[in-house]
Amino acid sequence: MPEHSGTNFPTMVDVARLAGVSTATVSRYLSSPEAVKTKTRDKVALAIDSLGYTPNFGARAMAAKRTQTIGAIIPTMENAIFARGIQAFQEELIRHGYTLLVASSSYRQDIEEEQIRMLVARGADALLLIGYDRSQKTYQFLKERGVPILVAWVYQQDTPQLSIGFDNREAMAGLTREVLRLGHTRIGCISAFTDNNDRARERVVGISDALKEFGLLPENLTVVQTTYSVESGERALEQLMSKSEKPTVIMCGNDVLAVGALRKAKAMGFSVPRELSITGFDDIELATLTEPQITTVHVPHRKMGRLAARMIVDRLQGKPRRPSLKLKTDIRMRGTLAQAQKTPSAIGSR
Amino acid sequence: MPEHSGTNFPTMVDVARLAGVSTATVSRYLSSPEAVKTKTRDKVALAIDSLGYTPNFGARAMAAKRTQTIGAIIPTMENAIFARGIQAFQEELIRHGYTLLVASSSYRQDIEEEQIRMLVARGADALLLIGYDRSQKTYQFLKERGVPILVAWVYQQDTPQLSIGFDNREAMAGLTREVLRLGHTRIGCISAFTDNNDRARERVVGISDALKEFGLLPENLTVVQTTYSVESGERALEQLMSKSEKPTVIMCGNDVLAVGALRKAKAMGFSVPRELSITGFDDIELATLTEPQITTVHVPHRKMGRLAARMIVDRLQGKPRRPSLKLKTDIRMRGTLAQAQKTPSAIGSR
DNA sequence: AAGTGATTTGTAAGCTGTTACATTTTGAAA
DNA sequence: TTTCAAAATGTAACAGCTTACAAATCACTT
Repeated sequence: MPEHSGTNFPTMVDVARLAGVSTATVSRYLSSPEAVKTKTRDKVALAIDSLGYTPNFGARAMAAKRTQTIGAIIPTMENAIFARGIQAFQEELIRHGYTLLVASSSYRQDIEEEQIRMLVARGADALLLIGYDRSQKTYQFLKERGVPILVAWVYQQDTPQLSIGFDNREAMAGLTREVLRLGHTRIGCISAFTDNNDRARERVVGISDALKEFGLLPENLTVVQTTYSVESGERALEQLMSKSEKPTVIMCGNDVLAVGALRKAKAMGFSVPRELSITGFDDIELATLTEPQITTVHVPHRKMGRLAARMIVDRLQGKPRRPSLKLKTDIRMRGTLAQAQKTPSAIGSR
Repeated sequence: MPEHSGTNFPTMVDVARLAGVSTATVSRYLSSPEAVKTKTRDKVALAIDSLGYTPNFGARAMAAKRTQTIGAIIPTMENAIFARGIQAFQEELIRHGYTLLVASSSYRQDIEEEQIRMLVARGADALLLIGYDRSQKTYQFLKERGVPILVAWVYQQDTPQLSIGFDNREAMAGLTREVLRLGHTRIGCISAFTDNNDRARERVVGISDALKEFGLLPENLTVVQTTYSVESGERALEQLMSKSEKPTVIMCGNDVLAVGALRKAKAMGFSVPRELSITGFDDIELATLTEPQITTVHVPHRKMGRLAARMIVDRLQGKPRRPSLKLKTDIRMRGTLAQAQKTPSAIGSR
């Protein structure tokens, strides 16, 4: 014999009736049990249990105006660096009683914007976004709705947004200095597309910075932009190495591209690092699985995810606002970077 | 001068008032614009735009009793095979006007159950789950709530659940046959933990199947269970190869373990595949990036994700129910599998 | 101009929680 | 026993949307 109200599933009213209390008490039991007397608590618990009641999320969101939900939009799930950071982010959020909603934008600004609206409409209490690059309109929208955001994977001074990440430009400049110290003067760079991707852009700029410091000219750097994949890295390398003026080092915007470059370089018969050096960025697992292992910039992705979660939770709980956080990166010298080869062509470039 | 109703953000009432229509019309405009006259449509569009209105998801879900949302729970985002399949799943869902909510269970049944409840409470119209292994209670819950599920990454006949995937057991048996044909008789297996993981379990059983076919005894197979990571693969290999009776082939439950095994084998001075063969499973990109490349079973992850989305959408749109789908896998013969070496110890095993 | 069925729009009743405020209960002190 | 503040509970308004059904409008016919 059915005892629900007209509809499908038990609601709070059913629970309240069965427990012999008001819905307010049930609600209290759910959100702050300590405010309910032990005896009542037991009655309610029993009723919930025997009815198999689950609170309706939509109704709750509507009434309470918060959802204990954090949204995150990453460019893609297929990139290990985001996957890893987000996984850590989620684990930490769960620990604090929050739930994560993940969406991906395929590196497209229009899709990202759509996803932002979607997550806000779903009542996300705050949002984690990757990088600064997005329209003023979007920032405006977020501000109007009063949804706090945390920008991750990047750190720049003097931005209005709270952020956690690292200085892509400085990190890449650091790596480039090492490269230049080893005598390289002609650098090929394989970068991800730089539109709407400040991380990629900053990294390229970082190379230029170091170049300038060493008194080298922009002509010493050739940049190829491409999509994010091993195959793209291969194609880009081929392109760079089929010019008459071959670079002696290929600096890649990330490890995946570096893996592609390395593979193609070997296939084309270049000895790495003797004839050609290669560098990556991110230090994903993959970088230590190649032969030789890839020299790269290490980024603490899991740590970033974990801290990002803490920052957001603190913010939502009204704790004193922490400032943006800059994480340290460091250079992992491995097998793909060596002294520049003194080839005739290298000398000829003077 | 504020023109909203008392509260924060513009609601449908505000839009209706500004456009000079009823809320019902606004609602219609939102969900089936073709049911609204062009002239009205324009008025509403204008009002929405000038107010910056976004529908409140919670209210909508509550009133409509559906959300155009699909939930998915995967063991972890850090595993490339899930990341890839889920990415494709999402892309296809978006194409059909659905949104994906992803959660991860860290391979733990209790967490998965919690996430299922969470997604159902959030009004997921359907769920994508990985593998069959979960409590009867959970299945019962899903059934009571009337939430359709699709089980992915596995295919077994005669299960009540709709599923899409491949036959892990048969696929692994196929690979094992190749191994046995090459004269291997002592097999080491590095498997993921098999509790609550039918994929892992089935793969091990597949090896046994083939062994039997070839008239070999269970003693010819040594299984080590471990977690999912390169390092685990390394440790497991060390363990297997430090016995007096060394296997001549290591069959791994997935490519990540195989990569670890390969790396350790090389580090321990074994020549792969001359002295020791290694196989993987999944055919992730990584498998072709090692030296030598890993012989493995190819699984069409993206295709599986795409088709999964179609199956779910069809189901929700009341199209005739498709049967479960079994996808083909195929063996990728690459560099880590070769003829068994005729060592004295191998002979001694007779 | 009236009649008719199809199209378009409006009315209003839900849907399920939360919470401000009011009321009752409790228990220690007087 | 009475008193009274604190603790526990109840009442009822409200959140923002969808949709069944009713009402109005439209486009033709006759």
